[in-house]
Amino acid sequence: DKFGRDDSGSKGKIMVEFVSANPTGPMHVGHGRGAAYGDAISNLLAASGWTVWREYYINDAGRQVDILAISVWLRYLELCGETLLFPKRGYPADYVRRSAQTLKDLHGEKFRHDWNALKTDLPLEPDVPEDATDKDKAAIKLRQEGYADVLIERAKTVLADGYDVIKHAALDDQLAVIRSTLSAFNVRFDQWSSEAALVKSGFVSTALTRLAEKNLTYEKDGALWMRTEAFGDEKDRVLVKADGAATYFCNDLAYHIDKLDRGWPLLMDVWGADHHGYIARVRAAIEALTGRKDALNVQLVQFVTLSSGKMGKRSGNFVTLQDLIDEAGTDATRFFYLLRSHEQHLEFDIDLARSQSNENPVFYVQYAHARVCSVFAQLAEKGGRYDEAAALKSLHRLDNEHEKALLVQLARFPEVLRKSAAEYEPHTLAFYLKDGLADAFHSYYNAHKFIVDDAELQSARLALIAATRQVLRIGLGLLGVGAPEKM
RNA sequence: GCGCCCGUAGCUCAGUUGGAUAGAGCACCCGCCUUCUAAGCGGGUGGUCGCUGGUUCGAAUCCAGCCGGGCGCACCA
Repeated sequence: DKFGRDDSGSKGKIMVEFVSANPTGPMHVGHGRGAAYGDAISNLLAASGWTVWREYYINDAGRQVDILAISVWLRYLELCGETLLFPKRGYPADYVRRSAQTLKDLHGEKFRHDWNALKTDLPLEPDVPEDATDKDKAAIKLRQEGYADVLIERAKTVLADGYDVIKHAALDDQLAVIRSTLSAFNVRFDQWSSEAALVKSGFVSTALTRLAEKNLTYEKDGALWMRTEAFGDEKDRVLVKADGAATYFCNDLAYHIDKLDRGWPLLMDVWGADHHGYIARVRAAIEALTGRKDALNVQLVQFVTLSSGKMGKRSGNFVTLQDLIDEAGTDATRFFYLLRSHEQHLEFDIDLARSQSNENPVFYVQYAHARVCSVFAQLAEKGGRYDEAAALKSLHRLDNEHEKALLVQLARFPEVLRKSAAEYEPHTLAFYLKDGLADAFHSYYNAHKFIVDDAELQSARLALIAATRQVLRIGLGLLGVGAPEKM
């Protein structure tokens, strides 16, 4: 099982943070790509001699969590019989309704308030007219956000302690779904870190003090700023807003400091490509603190669009990662994601991933593994035996074109593994397994028999395909894809 | 306007620290199952590597400028 692994000694310690999807709804196909990538690259780094720690950062402290909380509460009020207009910036989805139902099942009408009384002195929520210009739309959306903020404040006031009960119930529901999906997707984390817990522990304040001691912060316009521009960012960034609230950047930075504090000198963050504008400030901040430019390694995963062979693109539909797993299975889904360079836009053909036919590339690789297993099953059935020690002495009998080709592919594996990890490119391994190893094996399989009369030749050939099976299993395992013995 | 990613066969994509006739899968055409799984194998059709110019003995790969697609440029998260 160790073939190809680099045991030449530890390369060091690295913490990989990935997925970190906001707990305000189910994961979509984009998160799935980050999950497959982050998990695979963690496996690859571990196989290359790194000590790896995998972490999921839960953004459970921001305004969006409040939006989730009031969304659930308002749906709950509806279930209680209140008639109300659901806010446009709220989360209208079914999963919010389910949370609301759970809340009502547990607490009855404990959190019910008369909506008509509640809304009396609320401002009217603005609507976006059809003919509005883009500029107008943006302005109106801002006012809608403002309306949501008023609702949040109102909810906190009338619910008092009940507000946190609702919020945490909603969060727990969403996290449960996320954990369940990731578990089904064969992705494990060493730790789930909560933003809210970090704030509550006082560490954010500690971090701010530390930054101030290094003269990395200053006050301007009532806000607290960090000097990131001096370290390569476009401009300095706000840590604490004029209203006293910490920015997302502030808490996230504190979290990164916490990661460093816990003894992980190298931090890899796997982000969606839409966050690329955020890299410079975090890198600048980390460099300012550590004095090292390379302490933070950000890997961007490009966008995923969905398509189906029949219907073409249908990016309009919200398809969750769970939907995808249910339809195509974990193995096919993971292999699909990893068969593309992560820095390439990915078009995910659902029909293809779902198809249980030769069109689906994951089967090509798995089938090679199953075929080797089948040969050994056949051998046992015929009462034959495979003696590894004897086989190793007969390897000189491997001399035809197909055997040489397969031997070449097997010999490539350690280098492929090394490159795949060093360049942070799991797809290099995926392509090797498919176009290199499985391809060479299938050709060999069709050209020659393995169970033959010549005992020495049989030994040699069995040794060759046993090694192939081994590498297929290791390789697929690193990608988080199963290696079935039968198909 | 500035920044990041991308443009390779009909479709989806490898290949991009410069190196020989540019590769794979799907689709299409022709073959291969009384013998270890045909989810397989063998062969074929198909490409001015977005465009233009430059560097070089040599460019899909490096540089510049365009064209086209995606994503960012908050005291949001």
